[in-house]
Amino acid sequence: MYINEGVKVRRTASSEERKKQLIEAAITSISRNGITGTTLTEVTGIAGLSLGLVNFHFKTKDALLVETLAHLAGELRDRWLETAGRSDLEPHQKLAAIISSHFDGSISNRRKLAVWFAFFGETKQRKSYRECTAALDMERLDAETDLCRALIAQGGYDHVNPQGVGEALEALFDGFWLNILMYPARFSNDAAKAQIYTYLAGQFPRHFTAAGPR
Amino acid sequence: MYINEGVKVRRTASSEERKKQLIEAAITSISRNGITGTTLTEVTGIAGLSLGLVNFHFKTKDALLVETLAHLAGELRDRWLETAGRSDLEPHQKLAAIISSHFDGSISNRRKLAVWFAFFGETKQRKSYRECTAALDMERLDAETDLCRALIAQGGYDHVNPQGVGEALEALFDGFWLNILMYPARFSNDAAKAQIYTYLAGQFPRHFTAAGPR
Amino acid sequence: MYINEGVKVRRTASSEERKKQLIEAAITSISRNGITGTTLTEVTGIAGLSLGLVNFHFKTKDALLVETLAHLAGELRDRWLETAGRSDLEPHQKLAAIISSHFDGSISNRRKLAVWFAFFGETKQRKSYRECTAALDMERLDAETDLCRALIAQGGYDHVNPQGVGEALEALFDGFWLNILMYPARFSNDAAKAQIYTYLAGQFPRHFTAAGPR
Amino acid sequence: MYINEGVKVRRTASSEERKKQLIEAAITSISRNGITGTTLTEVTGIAGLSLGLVNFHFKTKDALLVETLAHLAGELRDRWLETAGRSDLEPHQKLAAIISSHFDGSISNRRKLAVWFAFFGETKQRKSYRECTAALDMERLDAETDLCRALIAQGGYDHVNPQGVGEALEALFDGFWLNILMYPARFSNDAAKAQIYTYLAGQFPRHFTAAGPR
DNA sequence: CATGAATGAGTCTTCATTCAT
DNA sequence: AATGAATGAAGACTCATTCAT
Repeated sequence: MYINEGVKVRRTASSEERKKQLIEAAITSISRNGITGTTLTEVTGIAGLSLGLVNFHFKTKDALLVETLAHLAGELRDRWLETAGRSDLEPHQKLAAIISSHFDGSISNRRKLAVWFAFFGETKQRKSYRECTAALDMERLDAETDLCRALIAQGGYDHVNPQGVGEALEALFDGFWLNILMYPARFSNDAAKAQIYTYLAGQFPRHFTAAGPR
Repeated sequence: MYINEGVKVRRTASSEERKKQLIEAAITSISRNGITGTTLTEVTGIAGLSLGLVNFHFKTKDALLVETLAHLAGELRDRWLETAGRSDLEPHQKLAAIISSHFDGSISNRRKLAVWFAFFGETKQRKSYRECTAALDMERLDAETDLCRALIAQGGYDHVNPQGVGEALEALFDGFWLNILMYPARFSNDAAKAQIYTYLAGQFPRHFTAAGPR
Repeated sequence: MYINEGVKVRRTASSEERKKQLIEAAITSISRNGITGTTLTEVTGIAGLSLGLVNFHFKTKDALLVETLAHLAGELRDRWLETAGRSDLEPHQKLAAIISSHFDGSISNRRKLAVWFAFFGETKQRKSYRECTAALDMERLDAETDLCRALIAQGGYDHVNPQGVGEALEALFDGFWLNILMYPARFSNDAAKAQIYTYLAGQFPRHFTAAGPR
Repeated sequence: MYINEGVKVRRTASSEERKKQLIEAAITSISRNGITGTTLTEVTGIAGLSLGLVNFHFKTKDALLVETLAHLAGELRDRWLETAGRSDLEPHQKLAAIISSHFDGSISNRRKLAVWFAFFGETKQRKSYRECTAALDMERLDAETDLCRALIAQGGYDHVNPQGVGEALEALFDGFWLNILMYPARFSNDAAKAQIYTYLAGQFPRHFTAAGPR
C-alpha cells in the first residue's frame, strides 16, 4: 500500500483500474500539451505511477491514445443512447436528448474537447480515429436521420431532407465544439444548444421552438 | 541554373519565392503526415530543396508552421472579402459569397483542411493559431452578424437573433469542414452549401431558399 | 550483469555512480578535444554508455560541463583544506601545503589542467565558472592573505603587503599551470614549486628558503 | 563607394585592409562569445562585410582564427621589443620594459585577454597556437633569462637562478592576465606590475624596488 | 506486477563552406 | 572582388520502448 493524493491504493491494482487511471491522465495531458506534447513520462507523472507501467498495460503509446479516444467516444455514446434509447419518448424528444448530450458539461468541456480535436488534427491518428469511432459517428448520424424521418412521417414537412438535417446536426455539433474550444469567451454550451434548436425550429416548426422541443 | 523536376530553377531565388515554395511543401506534408509527422527533412524533400534552407528563410520550424497557417488564413480572407467587399451587392448576396468561399474547391479540399485541423488540434499550436487568426475569425463573424442585421432591417424577421445566426454559420463552416475531412464519402462541399442555405432559408425565407440566395 | 571492458557492470547503477563515470569521461574528452570538440557521443563513448544517458542524468550538456568543473574545483579545495585546515601546523607550513596541493600530480596534470583552461577560455562558460568557483577562489585567496598576515604578525616583515602576496601566489599558481599545460618540456610541477618558494623566500626569509618552508 | 560608420570605404579595398578589418571583428566576437560562439556570420556582421568575404580572404575559419592570434602575438612582441631592443638601456630597464608591455592597457584589456585564453582553452587550437606562438614565447623567455644573467653578471646575486626567474616572470604574466580577466574587480594591471616588481626586488634588490627599476 | 535506469533512432538546429550571380 | 542564398554534415536533445532488478 502507498498513499496517492491522500488515498490508500493497493500497490497491485487490477488491470482495469490502472488503465482507467492512465487514460484519465492521458486526457489531462493531451488537453494541456496536445498529442505531441504528451509523453509517457508526463502521463505517468500525472497518474502518480511509474513510467514502465504504460508499456505494461498498453502495448504502445499509440494503443493508449486509441483507448483514450475510445473512452471518450464510448462515454458520448452511452450518454445519448441512455435517453434516445428509451421507448417511452417521442422522436423529437430523442433528438433533443442527442443535442443535450453533446453540450452537457461532463462531455463538452475544454479538457475533453481538446482531446477530440487533437485526434482530428493528426492525420496519422485520424486513421486510428476512424477505425475507432467511424462506426459510432455513423450510428449516431443514422439515428438522427431516422428520427427526422419519423418526424416527417408525422406529416407537414414535405420539403425536408432528413439526411441533410442529420448531416447539418453533426456539423453543428462539431462546429460548436470547436468554437467553444477556441473561443470560450464567445461560444458556450447553452448558446450552442439554443442555435441548434433555432435551426430545428426552422425545419420542424411543429416539433421545435427556438427554446427546445415542444 | 540547374534542373529540378524538369524545371529550370535559379539557384538563388528571391526570399519570397522560396518561402512560398516551402509553405506549399509544408501544406502537403502536414496534410499527409500531420504536424508531428512533418519533419523539416520531409518538407525540404517535397520542395526539392536542402534541409538547411528552412532555418535560413524561417528562423524555426514553428515559424514555418505559423506562416503556413497565416497563408491559409489570408487566402480564405482574401477570397470572401473579394466578393463580400463589393458595394454593388445586396447583403444576402454577400452572405452567400462568404458561404461559397468556404466551400470552394480551392479552399475546402482535404489537403488544406487537414492543415487547419492540425492547428486546431495541437494545444501548443492553438496559441499561435489564435494569435494568428483570432482577429480574422472575429472579423468574419462580425461581418456575418452585420449582414444578418442588414437583412433584419429590411423587415419581416422579428424573432431572428443576428449574432446567433453568425455563430451558427461559423459552426456550420467548421463542422462541415471537419466532416468533409473525416468522411469525404458522405460529406461534400456542395451538400454543405445546400444544408447551410437550407438553414438560412429557415431564418430568412424572403432572402434565401434551400437552393441559395433569391 | 553484462561485461564492459572486462568489468562486470550493473545495468542499473546508482545515479551518483553513473554521474561520476560520466564526469570522468568528460574530463578525458575535454582534455583531448576541448570543450567544443567534446560531444555527448564522445563522452558516452569513452564511458562505454549510451548517448541518451547524459541527458538523463544531467539535464543538458552544459550541466555536465558545470558539474565537471565543480568536481575539479571541489577536489582542489578538499586537497588544500585537508592540510591547511589542521590546527597543529604553523602558518608557513599551511602556506606550503596550499602550494604543494596545487602542484601535486593528482591535481596538476595535463589531463585536468586542460579542463580548467577550457573553462577559462570560453566566455560563455566563464559565467558558469565564476558562479561555480569564484567563491572557492576567493576563499583560498583570503586564506593565503590571512596566513601572510600571521607571518607578518610574528615580526620582522614591515614592508610586506599580505594581500599582494596572496594575489601573486594565485597568479603564480595559474601561470605555472598554464605553462605546464602548454610547454610541458620546459615547465614542471617541481620547478614551479621551487620558483614559488624562491619568491616566498624573498618575502618571508625567516620562514622560507628556496627549498621550501623552514 | 559606400558608407560604413560614417566613413567612405572603397568597395574594393586592398586585401590587407579587409583582412585587418576581419581580424578586429574576430577579436571582438571572440571576446564576446568565445571561439565556439564566434560564427563567420557574426564576424562579418561586426565588420559590416558580407559573409562570403571570410572564405575569400582566409581560406578557412581556422585560418582566420590563427591569424587573429598571430596578430595579437605579433602586437605583443612588437611592443616589448620596441623598448627591450634599444641598445641604450640597461638590462634591468629592459626587463622593466617587458613587464610594462604586458600590462599596458592596449595589450592587457579584457577584450584581448579573452582571446588569448580562448586559444589556451581549446585543445584543438592549442596546436595551432603552439605552432604560431611557441617560438615567440620562447624568444621572450630566453630574452628574460639573458637579461637576468646580465644582472647576475653585474655581481651580488650568487644564488639567483636566471632561468627560474624567467619562468616565474612568464608565469606571473599569464597568471595575472588570467585573474584580471576573471576577477577585474580584484586584479588590475597596476597591481600586477607592483607585485612583479616586488618579486624582482626580492631577487635583484640592487636593481629593483617594489616601485620598479632603480 | 512494478520500477526506473538504459538504449538509440529520429529531429531540430547550427554553421562552415561553396558558388552562381 | 563581392554578395548572400544554398548545401549538408554534425551535434544536442527527446522520448518510446526495453529490461534487469
